[in-house]
Amino acid sequence: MASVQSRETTQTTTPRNRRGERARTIPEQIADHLGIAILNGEYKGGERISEQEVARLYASSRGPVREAIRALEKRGLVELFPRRGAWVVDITLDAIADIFNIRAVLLGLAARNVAARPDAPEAIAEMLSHCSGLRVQAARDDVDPVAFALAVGRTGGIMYRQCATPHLIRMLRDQNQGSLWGLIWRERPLDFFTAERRRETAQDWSDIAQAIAQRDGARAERVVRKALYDSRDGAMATLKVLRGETVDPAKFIRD
Amino acid sequence: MASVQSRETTQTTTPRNRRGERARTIPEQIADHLGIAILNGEYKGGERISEQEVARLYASSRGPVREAIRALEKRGLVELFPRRGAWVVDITLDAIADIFNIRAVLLGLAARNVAARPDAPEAIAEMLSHCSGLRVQAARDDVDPVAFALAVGRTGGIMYRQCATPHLIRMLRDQNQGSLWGLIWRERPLDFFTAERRRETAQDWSDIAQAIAQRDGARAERVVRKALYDSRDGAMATLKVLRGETVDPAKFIRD
DNA sequence: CATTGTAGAATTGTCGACATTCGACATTTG
DNA sequence: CAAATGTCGAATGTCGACAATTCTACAATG
Repeated sequence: MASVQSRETTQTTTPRNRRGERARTIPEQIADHLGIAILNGEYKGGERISEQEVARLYASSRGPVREAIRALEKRGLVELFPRRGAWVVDITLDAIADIFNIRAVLLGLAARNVAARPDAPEAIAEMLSHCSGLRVQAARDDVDPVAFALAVGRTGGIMYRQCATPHLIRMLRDQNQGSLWGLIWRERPLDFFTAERRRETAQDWSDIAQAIAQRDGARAERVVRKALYDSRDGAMATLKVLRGETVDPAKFIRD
Repeated sequence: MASVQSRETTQTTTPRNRRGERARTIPEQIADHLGIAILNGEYKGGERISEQEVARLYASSRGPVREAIRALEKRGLVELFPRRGAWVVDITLDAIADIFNIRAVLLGLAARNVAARPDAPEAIAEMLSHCSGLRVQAARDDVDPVAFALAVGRTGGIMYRQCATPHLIRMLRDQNQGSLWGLIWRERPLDFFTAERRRETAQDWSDIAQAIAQRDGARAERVVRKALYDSRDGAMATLKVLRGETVDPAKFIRD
């Protein structure tokens, strides 16, 4: 189990991590694998994570595991107490709703920043093309929700990578890979099950692209938020059925 | 130099880290000290940080230093490249403006969440009382900008600690201590130099508290953003004089 | 002259061992 | 009997050493 590429499997073809392209380090692999395990519920909320046990599990030592656990804390999946260890946070429906709300305001700010930049014509062109692709996908009735979610994510990525605010880009990118948001969005979509929702979302993103093209930052932000809030509500409805929990109505922010 | 409490200075009075209160670990101390050094410009942007050198400097070993450097990456002060090391990011005026903008949307979301919670009467009372204190301070003409900034920060803290979204609270708290925002706000205020700005800010926060008391989340968010944008512009004006740089006009988002 | 290839040096990644701390349980004391 | 104290086991924190990679300089070649 736990197929992390160990040290001694030194292949003749080196992993080709050329300048700039981040190599896939062992702590990263452990963090990803452990993170998905947490998100899959293999570790219950409140459970303690032992460094030694994880090290044994991945045939590694405690050093890389420590680093991986620190990374999971950064992603918000475990809580760390000095000299006491790491505990798995429990993923409530409220927390998931919060993630959507946070994503909404951050992505909204990114949209605003892109709209305020006069020097991003090729990004706008790329967005518009992606959005028409999105609409084409949405027009069909037999689209895989996972694939559609990925396409939507890519569209957002094209946008926020152009916002010229490194901090914000980093936050959004970190959220994408490995955190709660990443799982919700990529590995287990909770929305886009109906053709109507897919059409609606495709239309939203087209509106966003258009608003950016017209330099209307306020409108772009508004539509981004609306799109995310809609997805949040779709996800909440799904989860409510799946898990039978109730959600704090205060989380359902609008406009 | 670098007065980090080393391991061998085992005092007879143990640091009394009782249950829940986080102890001050050595990596944390190193990260804080190094972070402030970076923010003070003792490390130039683009400069490489050597683990061994830092370990020597703090009379520690490379393990804790590695952890400290990872923490600095989380705070956005260094950039990490696997197997290549850590580089200091350069702190441009654009980046500082970005931090204000990000803070504005996150704090705005927190305000909204507080306003949406019906069960926070004592927090609202505390906020209102703090805000009247703020107005009293602002009424005087000889207030220390640093003290005023701290008071404003406390008011915001009272608010967002009540927003009942752990992820958001964590993000805002982390930002407060040690990151770029923390320094800007606490150690080297860049706004609140004029009595007018202080009065304006005190009024803004009173408005925010009132909007929350009236459950008007949208208005609370609007005023939070306005307050932060005003501070951003004040800070930018100060920094433009101090450093003689220009700022990307696209950063000056409004409303 | 520019480019490529190759050593050597420096740095990061990993590992096992030891020191220290925390929590649980047993014991003692009022 | 309750509360405080002492002891013990297990986990985290720290350290030094080794392995692997990357960087730098320099030489060889077209």
